[in-house]
Amino acid sequence: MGIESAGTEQRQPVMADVAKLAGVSHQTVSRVLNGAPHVRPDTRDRVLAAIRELDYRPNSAARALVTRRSQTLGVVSFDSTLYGPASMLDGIEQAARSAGYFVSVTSLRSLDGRSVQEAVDRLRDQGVEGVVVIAPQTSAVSAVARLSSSVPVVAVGSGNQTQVPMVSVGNRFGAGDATRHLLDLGHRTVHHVAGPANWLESKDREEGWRRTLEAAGAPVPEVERGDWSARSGYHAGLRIAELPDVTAVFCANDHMALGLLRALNEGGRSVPEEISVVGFDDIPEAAYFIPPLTTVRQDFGELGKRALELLLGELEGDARPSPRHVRIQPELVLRRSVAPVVRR
Amino acid sequence: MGIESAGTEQRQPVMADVAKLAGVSHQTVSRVLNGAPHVRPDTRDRVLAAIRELDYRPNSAARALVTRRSQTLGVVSFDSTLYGPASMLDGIEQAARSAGYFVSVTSLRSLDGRSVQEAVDRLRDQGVEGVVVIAPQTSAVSAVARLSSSVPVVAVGSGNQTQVPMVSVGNRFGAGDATRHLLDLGHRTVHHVAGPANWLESKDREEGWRRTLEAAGAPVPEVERGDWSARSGYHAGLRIAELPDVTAVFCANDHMALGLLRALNEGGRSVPEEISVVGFDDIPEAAYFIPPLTTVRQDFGELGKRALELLLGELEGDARPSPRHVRIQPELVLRRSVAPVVRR
DNA sequence: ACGGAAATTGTGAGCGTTAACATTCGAGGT
DNA sequence: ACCTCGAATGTTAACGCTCACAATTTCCGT
Repeated sequence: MGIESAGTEQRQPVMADVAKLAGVSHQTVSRVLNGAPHVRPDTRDRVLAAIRELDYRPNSAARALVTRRSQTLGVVSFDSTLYGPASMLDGIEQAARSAGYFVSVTSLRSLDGRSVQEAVDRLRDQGVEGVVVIAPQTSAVSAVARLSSSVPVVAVGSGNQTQVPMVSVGNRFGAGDATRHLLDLGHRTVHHVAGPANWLESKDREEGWRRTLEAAGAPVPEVERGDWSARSGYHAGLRIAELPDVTAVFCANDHMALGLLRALNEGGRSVPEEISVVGFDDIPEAAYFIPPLTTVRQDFGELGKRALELLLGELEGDARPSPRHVRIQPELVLRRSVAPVVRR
Repeated sequence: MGIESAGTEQRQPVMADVAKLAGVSHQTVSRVLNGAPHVRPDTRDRVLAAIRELDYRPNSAARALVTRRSQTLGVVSFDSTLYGPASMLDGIEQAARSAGYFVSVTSLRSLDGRSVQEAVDRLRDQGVEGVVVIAPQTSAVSAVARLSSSVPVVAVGSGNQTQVPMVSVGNRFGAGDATRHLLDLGHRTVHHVAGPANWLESKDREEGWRRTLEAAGAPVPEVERGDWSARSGYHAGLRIAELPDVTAVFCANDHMALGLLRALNEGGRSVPEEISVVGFDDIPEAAYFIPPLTTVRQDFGELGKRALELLLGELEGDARPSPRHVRIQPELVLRRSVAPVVRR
């Protein structure tokens, strides 16, 4: 009560109302709204004034109906609670907004083919002009690949699918870099705490690690597998702390590295003096772990932005030559969790 | 090439096409689509078959135009890269989806009045039926309060605004709880690392802390102020580590607590033996800090969900009696970063 | 002052749905 | 067999906008 609109509950003004007030045709109103040429300045001003006076807002549904463009893009993401997806989503949204698009989000709990298909269908039924799928899991990527959709879809992930335009991170490269750095410091080999087996990120990082060890002729220890969470890293760490000859561990992400550090700390294994640890992602907190974590930085925001640019290319570019695959290379960030091995 | 649709680039089928194929009027198609009564079962089946055969999809813009409902809700959030906003967003999206709504997101960089107003306007111009504003800053809340908007808006934050329906967390309560717990353990007083001054969360947590100290007759030390980041917590920690008589610190969030722990560790002050530390939020990683962090848990996902329910109430409930303010109480989670003080 | 092109404005027809009302069909009662 | 009434279906008119084209003006050069 009080502020509530009091009886003046007229219907929203429409273009015709503006036209009448400005003394022009509705088409002229449409013209000034869309910045069409051939409108005399004073006419334009009159229309603009009428618009302001009535506080007129164009009806987007009507516009979408006739133009067949919704100004909306869809994003299907997986657990956008995680830092990576959340940041990508953020990057996508920023880029979309500055390109004049709205973003409609669907965050999946499970990333099997059916869910992805369903989500994309739902989005397309709503009328989105294109979709970005944040598809980190193997199943999702193949689902996207065989997506029978009439709207353009791009994926952001790490695979090598060529069916679908995609932006990906050089996970193998980054993991190799990290591993090599540890070997160069004199470590005989490097242990690995991997992510879930069905994530492409996991697979690629593990492969980068493995190949680097093999190339260096280093033994390849058994992999510990986590689920990205600090909790799983902790449990992996408990197991690793049991092994007597570990001097270096590469974790597939920073959160697991956090758990690992905790487990090593509890096990009385000092980092980096006894054991060096490297993570992946460079989340903002990584620099404040105990000790500060050496990790492989990837810029999720940039990733999202690039994905959106790719989608816009598909969308607006009638010309085909827009690149179908963008790759972003991560970068090793050195901090105190890594040290040269001391030969005993 | 290959999978691409080959020449069969007919226009999308519309309701009339389905009607013709099924041998009924378009209105009957509309009826089965909307589950209207008085459709003979075999007619319905025929229509359904036609729909399937043509792979017909209703045009949402046309529907929105005539029904004046877009099935879409808007969310304006602040830096959805942070754990809190991201989780709320996630909760909102889940709840919205299961209620049959789409979610259109706008993530702001700055939360001044103008930005919020702009974001809400943009969303409403797009035709959203309601908006959730994740408005943690003072400026945002007042902006929301004086939002001249024709769409229902609910806020999720921590203020006591009554203008706008809102769901909030008992920040004062949680902070008080944490502080009292420390006092009960024998600490003479509790230091505080606060969040940014213009955030309501900061204000409320600080106030909860201060009042509890005052009520206990404990001295109120000067506040250290951070910006929620681990980095700022670290710097606050460096300063605190200088103070000789600190035995307990309450951080306004877990990330700053992480930085604080690092600084104390570097300064050779052991936690919890010399100094007890409590955080706020209970992010998933908090249990894996060194040492595991005692903190005040708030369920962001639930928060988002409740906000959405509130919005739906505003939206669909023609009855006014839907509550205008939902409050969620956080809960103290005890972990090893806290210990009784040892009298010297 | 006149023809014609360019600039400016208006008119009418959809876009694909749903809402409102009209029509037809079929069964039961007398 | 006739009338009534509800069930089932069809018809027509919006919804608010843009597009295509028509109509009107204006501005030049000659």
